Amino acid sequence: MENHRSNCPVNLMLEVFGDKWSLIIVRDIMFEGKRYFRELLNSEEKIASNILTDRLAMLEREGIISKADDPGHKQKNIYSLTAKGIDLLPIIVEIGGWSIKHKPVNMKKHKHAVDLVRGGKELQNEIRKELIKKHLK
Amino acid sequence: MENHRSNCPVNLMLEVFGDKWSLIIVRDIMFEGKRYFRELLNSEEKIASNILTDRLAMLEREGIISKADDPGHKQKNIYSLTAKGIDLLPIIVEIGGWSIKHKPVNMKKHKHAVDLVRGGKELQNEIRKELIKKHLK
DNA sequence: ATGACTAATTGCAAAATGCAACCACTTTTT
DNA sequence: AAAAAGTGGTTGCATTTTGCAATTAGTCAT
Repeated sequence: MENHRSNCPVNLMLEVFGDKWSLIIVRDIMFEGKRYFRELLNSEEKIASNILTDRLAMLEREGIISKADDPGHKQKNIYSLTAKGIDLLPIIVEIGGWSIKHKPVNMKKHKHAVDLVRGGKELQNEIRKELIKKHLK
Repeated sequence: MENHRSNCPVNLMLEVFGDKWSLIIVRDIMFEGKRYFRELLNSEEKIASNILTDRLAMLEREGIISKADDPGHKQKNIYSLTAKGIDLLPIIVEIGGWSIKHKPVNMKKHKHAVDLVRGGKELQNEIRKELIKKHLK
């Protein structure tokens, strides 16, 4: 049995994503199509490589992502979302909606986010299906 | 102009809530009806008083909560959610849904969370109205 | 075989967090 | 009126996390 601060839903989520980077990584895999360490390292927010290493291991441990060898490149790892990771989509969409309403979001640069928030549950379900196709199997 | 890591919606939200405590405080104000420093200090997760002081100031600076003198008690401050704070409700509900599905949530102790997730947009709107009544004006 | 690319690792400084004690003031109790 | 309990904090110090730059061992294309 693991040791939790509490078994409140909000707290349990925070124990995994209560930092400045973990959800950024999920965002990049989910919306930017990034699948490799080097790609993730080049996030807009410039994550450091040691933090990226640490968070990828944590997210794998938590069952949010999975890691596999790239077939064509022995040293390359390819990262995928698990079902648990894909289920973060509605949370991220709500976060997007809140930020667009209350924060200085760059609407041109992040038009896809605006579209996703405005697209409602239908668009969200399409994205979800595509993620399942790409990441699960 | 403030200095942001990026103007991505996910990042802007994380710059405020990317820690283990800020959303816990909002949760307690929103769902536990806590309005005073001492009440918030007694969270299930046992936040330290210096962290609470720091986060309350930050949340006020960010316009998520507001602080006012208690009429009947000269030394007491009463904390309220702003509209921006109340707008976090859908995010927290989605977080609740995710945790209930994927994490060892204590369903008995947090039955209200389960109800809220299952209650859909209708119940969520009722709660929203009550929050507006209690916190704004 | 060399030069670029891969996923990290290391070492060190800075910042955030955790913990316990303390504080000045206000309200309640006796 | 004095004592006790409650208020929103502050302070000091140890631990943990993060940020940054340099480095590394293995792999790949030429």
